[in-house]
Amino acid sequence: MTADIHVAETTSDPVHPDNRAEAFHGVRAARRSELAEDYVELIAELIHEQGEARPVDIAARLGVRAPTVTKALDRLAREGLITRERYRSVFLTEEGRRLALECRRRHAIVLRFLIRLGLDAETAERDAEGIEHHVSERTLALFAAYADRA
Amino acid sequence: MTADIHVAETTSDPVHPDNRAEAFHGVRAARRSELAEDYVELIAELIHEQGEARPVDIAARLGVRAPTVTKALDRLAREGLITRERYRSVFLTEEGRRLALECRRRHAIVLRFLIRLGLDAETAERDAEGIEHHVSERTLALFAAYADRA
DNA sequence: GTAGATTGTTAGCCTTAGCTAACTTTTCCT
DNA sequence: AGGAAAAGTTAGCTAAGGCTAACAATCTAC
Repeated sequence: MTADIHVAETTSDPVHPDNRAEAFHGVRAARRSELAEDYVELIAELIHEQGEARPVDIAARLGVRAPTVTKALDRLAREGLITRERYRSVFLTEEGRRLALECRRRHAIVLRFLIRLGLDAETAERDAEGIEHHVSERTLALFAAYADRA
Repeated sequence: MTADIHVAETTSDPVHPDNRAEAFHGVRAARRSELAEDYVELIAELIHEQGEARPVDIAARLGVRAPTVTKALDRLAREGLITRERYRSVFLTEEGRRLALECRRRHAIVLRFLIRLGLDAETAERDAEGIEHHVSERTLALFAAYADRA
């Protein structure tokens, strides 16, 4: 990266050739992990609130059907984020717990920031849900700083 | 954080039943249209910069392979956002143009906002790419206001 | 004007994420 | 304890978004 900045913008060049592609690559990567993050964060929340995370509750909160959850949980287990036994509720692995915490932190910062900025709570919640997966650590720091210094 | 502490912990309620589900629903909807928006925005850009939008350039900028672009363009055409003839470059429909403009506007606002907040240009570009699809009109207005009043 | 390079498409594969229908297991209630 | 309800799983469908390999069309340069 940084390489192609001064690559002769002569005329009808491919302009910034992979500069941009890189950004999209990053966004696509983020998109892939979003769902996993949503699940892990929600599972942590359910465990905290109700003592356990049952697929039926996950489905209800996410607004999807049970089989969708089963499949997603299989994937999370494969990826080492959760452990589970058939017909039982779900637990986070060490790594899952770590990820959940990180997500929760990001979510909280974005939410607090949006509210500080003047957004109503409900819209802030909805937007935070979407935004939290796409803010870099650097941006997050600025958000936190803004919210704190208000 | 702080939120679920005093939220009517009556007993074993389904707690906030679809309140949350709604947010996820919105996010999933946004996720579905993201790719289409990326394409349309990019196509408009290419047409503006180079006079035409060729699949090969789209692929390069997005960092994907040619057949991926062909398929995506088929979908966009089906959805009425672009028109195309085989082996020719791509044009936006009226609706496509409208969408592209809206995306461009959102992108610009988010980008300007992030930079005003103190983010470096490169990170701002990357983050804006991800964030722009998830900000409500209301948040956008606040972003714009902040950037303007600086 | 034709040969080779470039560009575009098709076919076919994989994975993810959603769904319904049908089945199994667990839980709950009498 | 036994049967109905609830929860979970499996099978099998759809569609999107990636890919490679192979083929077709277009463009370019001689």
